Amino acid sequence: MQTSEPGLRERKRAETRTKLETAAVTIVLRDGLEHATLDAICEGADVSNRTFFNYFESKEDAIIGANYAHVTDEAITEILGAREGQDTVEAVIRLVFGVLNPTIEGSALLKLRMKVFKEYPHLLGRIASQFERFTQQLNSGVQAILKDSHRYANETPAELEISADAVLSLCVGSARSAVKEWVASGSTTPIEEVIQRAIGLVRTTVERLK
Amino acid sequence: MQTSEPGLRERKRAETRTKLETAAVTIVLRDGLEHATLDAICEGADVSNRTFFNYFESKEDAIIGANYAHVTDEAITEILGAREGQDTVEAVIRLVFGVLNPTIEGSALLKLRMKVFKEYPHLLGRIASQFERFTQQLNSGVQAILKDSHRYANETPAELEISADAVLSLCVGSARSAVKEWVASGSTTPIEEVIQRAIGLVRTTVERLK
DNA sequence: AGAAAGTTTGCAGATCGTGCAATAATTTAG
DNA sequence: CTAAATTATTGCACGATCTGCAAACTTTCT
Repeated sequence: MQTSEPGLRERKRAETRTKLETAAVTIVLRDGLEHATLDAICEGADVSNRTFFNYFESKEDAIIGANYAHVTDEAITEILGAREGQDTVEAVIRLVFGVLNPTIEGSALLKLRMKVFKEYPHLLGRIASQFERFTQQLNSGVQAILKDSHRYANETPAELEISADAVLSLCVGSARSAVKEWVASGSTTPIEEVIQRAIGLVRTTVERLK
Repeated sequence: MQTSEPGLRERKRAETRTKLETAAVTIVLRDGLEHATLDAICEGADVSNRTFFNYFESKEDAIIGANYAHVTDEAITEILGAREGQDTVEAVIRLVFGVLNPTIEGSALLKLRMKVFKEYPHLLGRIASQFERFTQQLNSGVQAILKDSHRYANETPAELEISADAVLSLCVGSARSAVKEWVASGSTTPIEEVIQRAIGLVRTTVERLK
């Protein structure tokens, strides 16, 4: 029946999650990545070691704020549904940012996390590899987008999957670059500008390689 | 003084490496990926647990046959030097396969390893994330290639790095797709065809997104 | 209030990976 | 050929991540 009440249980859960992410990021910034052990994070969040894994699949997930719960089939369907006026490139980029957003936008955590990315750039790469977990879902989404284009009309299902893969890797790479730039410049501009930058990157790449 | 003699020491080293890779792949195929523990692999190769890490940085490296020793600045320079007549796309793809080749070509191991990839497709994804380790070197290589094109002539160094990143991710993604296809079809055709397929993939992607 | 459902926690244990120092094998020099 | 130098192997101790399980606890529902 989908009430609007969050309920005590859910509120506590969200709070614990935030406490864990905050502790993780804080410790990384204060003591360095190598000192951000599981024990340290859990102690900082005042939560048992075991509980941590009720919230995250790995230590790194807490640091980079990976939130797979947000990437549902419904969420993807919604993004796919709201693309009147978008061409292929824009639609795919917005799909990609649909996965990325929970990590790069948010509360006070955002600024801290961006400092972490600035200090440990390889973690940005880890975000990209998060996409491997949703490869199948994202690929399907891209396929749906490509089907709107007459240029992909004659492809077999197998070809379409491959094509979607290629398009997706270009867009994920460009998105990562755009986010990297954004982080380097202090992550002050609104996210929409990052999205536009990513779209622009894809376009110039396509333009120049042609 | 660069003699052609391999020497007993080097021969033994190569042999041990092969034994480890063979054991890893064999056990995965025989018992399943989850049973291919470090202990099992080392026992299969008749080598101490500790010695394993004189050869590989991680367990997975042995399974997928990651060989970073082959990716040297000299090797990259050589690839970059031998590209008369190649356009941007072909040059970058060949650069990418320069990193990939040690994993997908080789001895009797190849067939076994391809069976592994067929059975555990996510490991193919892990290959792609190998590229993160060489991001800097590969990015520089791609920059060198892009500089040959007048279309990238007016970019600042920072822009060039970003552009190289975008091109690289498209090419890595296409290469992975081509290899995936190749694995799925039994990996019988020569590698040069896989390379051509990857080049073709990049070209049609660029063509269609324009 | 009491039953049902979900959450936290401790504990035991598998597994990966590293540093160190001793031992053994190979290569090199005298 | 022998002794010294270089390099490889090994065992051991250790820290760290992550999982399964069952008991205790909290929130929710009736």
